[in-house]
Amino acid sequence: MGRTSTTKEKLITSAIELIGNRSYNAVGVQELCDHSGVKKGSFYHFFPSKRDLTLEALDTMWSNFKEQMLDPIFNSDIPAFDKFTVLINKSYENQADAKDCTGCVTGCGIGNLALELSTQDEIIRQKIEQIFEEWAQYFEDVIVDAINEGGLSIDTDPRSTAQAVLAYMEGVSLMGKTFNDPTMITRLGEGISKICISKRKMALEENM
Amino acid sequence: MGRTSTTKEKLITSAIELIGNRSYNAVGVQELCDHSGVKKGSFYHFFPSKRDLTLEALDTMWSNFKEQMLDPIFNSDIPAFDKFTVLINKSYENQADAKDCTGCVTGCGIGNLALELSTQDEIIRQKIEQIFEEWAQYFEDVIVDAINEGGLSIDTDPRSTAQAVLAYMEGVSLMGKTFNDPTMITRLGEGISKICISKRKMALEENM
DNA sequence: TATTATGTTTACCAACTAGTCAACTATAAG
DNA sequence: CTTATAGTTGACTAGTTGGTAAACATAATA
Repeated sequence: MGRTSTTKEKLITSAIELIGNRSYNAVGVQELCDHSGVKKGSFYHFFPSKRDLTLEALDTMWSNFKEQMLDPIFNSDIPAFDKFTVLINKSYENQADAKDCTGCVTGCGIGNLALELSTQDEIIRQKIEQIFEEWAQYFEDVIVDAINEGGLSIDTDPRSTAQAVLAYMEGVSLMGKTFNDPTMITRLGEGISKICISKRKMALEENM
Repeated sequence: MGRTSTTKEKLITSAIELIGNRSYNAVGVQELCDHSGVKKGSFYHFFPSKRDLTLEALDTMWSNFKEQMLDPIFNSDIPAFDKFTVLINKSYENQADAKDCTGCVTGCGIGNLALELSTQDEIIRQKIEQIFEEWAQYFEDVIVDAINEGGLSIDTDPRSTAQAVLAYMEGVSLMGKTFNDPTMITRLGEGISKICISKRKMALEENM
């Protein structure tokens, strides 16, 4: 009963857009409302605080990212190792589009919030930690596949390698944003394959 | 003529500490003043704006980092490849200390500002871009050394490899901060050596 | 010692912040 | 058609924001 509305969704969309392009602390509740065509009273009808909106926006960002990026790639029959390449190329396209549209490489919306808020909001930090854990799981699965297919040495540690790949991708995003240059993502992105190599193989190759 | 004071330095120190532990937008001019024991009027005697203080704080952060971390390691006679390991270990110690002291892994102060402000302040973005360029130069030099000493394949591209190493280190910092776990830095840090391996060697080893 | 550049202090401002609240309105369901 | 419910609105705080201006204090130098 009562009326229905899309106000909540509009606010979440605006949060992803505005906070994604600038930062949590640089975007106020008023601006979020104006951008959504919503009055402040409605904002607080749906969210107890700006922080709670951000928490929901993080959920939406993560499911959008899974839906549009991770699932199509990692649940496909692309050869295990090429999956990273496809992900990098898609990331490049996203950042190139962002630059065309706003003039700026915006980087990873989740990583941006991670660095801005991890020391300031324990709940948000934990939420992002959990997202990163799930994200790394996608990578871990593909690394396990690659090991089973013989493309990766058997003494590769899938979990820590997956975390390393995620760290590297976030680092590449950070560099792309800092240099405001989307091509940095493809150029540095090639390095992912190296991270997956095992230590034993490295030791062996030193004697070549 | 006139009087002398340490007010400017105190403000820069406070900025590094407070903004480093939280973020640019989370720390106000008033708090910066209180923390330095300085009145707001004095703040604006030395800095036209909070942004200008941040610009100077970035300079100080970078020279401190060079003085205390990069120069002692990279101008030493440590074997080329071990230099990265020493840097990682020192970074771990810094972050472990930060966590003991404040309860939080704070990550890389420069990387934090890079993600927060790159899309919002072009001058700050450019300053950090230049810092990253210099930083990568340290890595590039040691990679060239390693190539000459035979520790690294001759077909390694020193510049892009150096950038990749920096991206990875920033990514590792981000993960350490997000998980609020300094040990992440040493665990993931080991991966740096893999990034330096050349593509040709990787191709060769695939046939093992 | 007087001068003067330099640094300090106080009080101030307009704009903005996140958040509140009570009156109001539309509508889905009985 | 009524009513309970859900959503909307605009006016309102109380506190904070970055920044200003002018009076004032101090110490290095000539």
